[in-house]
Amino acid sequence: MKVRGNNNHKSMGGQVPEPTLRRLPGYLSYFKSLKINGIEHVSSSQIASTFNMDATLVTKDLSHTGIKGRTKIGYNVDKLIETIIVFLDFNTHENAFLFGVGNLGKALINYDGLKHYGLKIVAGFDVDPRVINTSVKDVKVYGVDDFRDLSRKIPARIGIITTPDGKAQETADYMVAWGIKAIWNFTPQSIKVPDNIVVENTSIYSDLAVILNKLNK
Amino acid sequence: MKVRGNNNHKSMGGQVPEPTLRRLPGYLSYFKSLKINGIEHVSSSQIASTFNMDATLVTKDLSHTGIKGRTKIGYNVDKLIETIIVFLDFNTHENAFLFGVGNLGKALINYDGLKHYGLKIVAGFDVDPRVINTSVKDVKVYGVDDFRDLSRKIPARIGIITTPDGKAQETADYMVAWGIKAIWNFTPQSIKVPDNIVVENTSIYSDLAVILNKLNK
DNA sequence: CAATAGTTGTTATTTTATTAACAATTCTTC
DNA sequence: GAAGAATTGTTAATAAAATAACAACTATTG
Repeated sequence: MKVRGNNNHKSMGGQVPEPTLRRLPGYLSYFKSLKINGIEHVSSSQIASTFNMDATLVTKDLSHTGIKGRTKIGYNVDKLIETIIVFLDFNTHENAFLFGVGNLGKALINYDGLKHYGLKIVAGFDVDPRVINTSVKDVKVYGVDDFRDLSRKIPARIGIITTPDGKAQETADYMVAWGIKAIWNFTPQSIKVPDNIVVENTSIYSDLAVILNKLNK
Repeated sequence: MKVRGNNNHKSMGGQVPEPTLRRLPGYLSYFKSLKINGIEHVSSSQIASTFNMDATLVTKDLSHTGIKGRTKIGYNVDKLIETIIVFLDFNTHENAFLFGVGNLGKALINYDGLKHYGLKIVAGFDVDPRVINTSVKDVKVYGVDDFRDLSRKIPARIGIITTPDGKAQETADYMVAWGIKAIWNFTPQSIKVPDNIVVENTSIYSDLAVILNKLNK
């Protein structure tokens, strides 16, 4: 007999597959649009057809979050939204520092979305005197040296790297020394950090490679 | 006996696994930095340690591009760079239209990198009269209606969606009607298009979900 | 010039992710 | 209220990707 246990907390053993984690935000966006349109229930086959995937996979993905559907009815949209938001920690406000306030950095700061997805960029850092002491939206930009004081006022566990290529490793080293626990690296450069630091590389070049490959096939 | 054949063209049967495609741009960036530092050869184990992965996987990834290494020496850095660029079609200039000239759209247009990775954004489109007829860098922004004339002057196969959420499907429909063959969707919304159209979704929320999950584990 | 160690590249194994099959449930219709 | 159809959710099978094992090769060293 298998123990199901309560699955309100993902701290329990059961690892969630990364592909599942990656799909959940897409589902969430879809469920929100359903809610706006006044739709109260949705079935796995509907979801699957929207995302061009297998219905069983949807079912499995959703089961990881602990949500229960009803036979012949499907899943409750409100419940889906609430459950996924909590499951992905999108209801928390995790502070983040952003290093490299160029075009991409500014775009991320201006990107309202992040706020509703658990991330709050609380300060920007740069080496360019022309951007230091300016503000992007309500986010102030500091020089690197101001970090010590700032980190005492506003603790942050996440660091975002949007510097030009070539400065990524240097920036990552700073961040780790500062006490940053997770690094979100938007440069194509690979960075080396201690094992206990979480690193996520977001490379639009990877996406581009996939597009060009499919297009020219 | 297995026929190896020449593998100068990926048009031949052998599908390249998507994970491999996604890793290649990262390798490329690393190889470029090696070249700058005057390093002429690199081994799969060095590469693997840089990216925190298994050396065999590196070897396999590189073998897909047709490059040959030398026992006890490794791979020639110049050759690696050249081969991967050609393999990923980063040496071509694929034209792209960008729809939704907001913060993210502007950042992408300003992002010099893309030009060196095979993609050239040739025009922006928007519905906001305040941005129509302006320029971002050397890229002009048009209203949607101007498309017909423009597409005759500058053909493009790739369409980039950086509109606000909720406009993604509508925009995708336009693009397909216009003759766009591949859509790069930066909104979290899923879009439905005919089977012959390539769609790549770039969702930073997926990356965020992975980061938060690892951080809170 | 033989032995050694570092290295590629292939084949086999294991792990992970996806798809298929099916049993259980329950709303709806006749 | 019985029959049928739609749906969940689990278990089994398949497919894909990553890792391990190993054979072949070649610079370097003694």
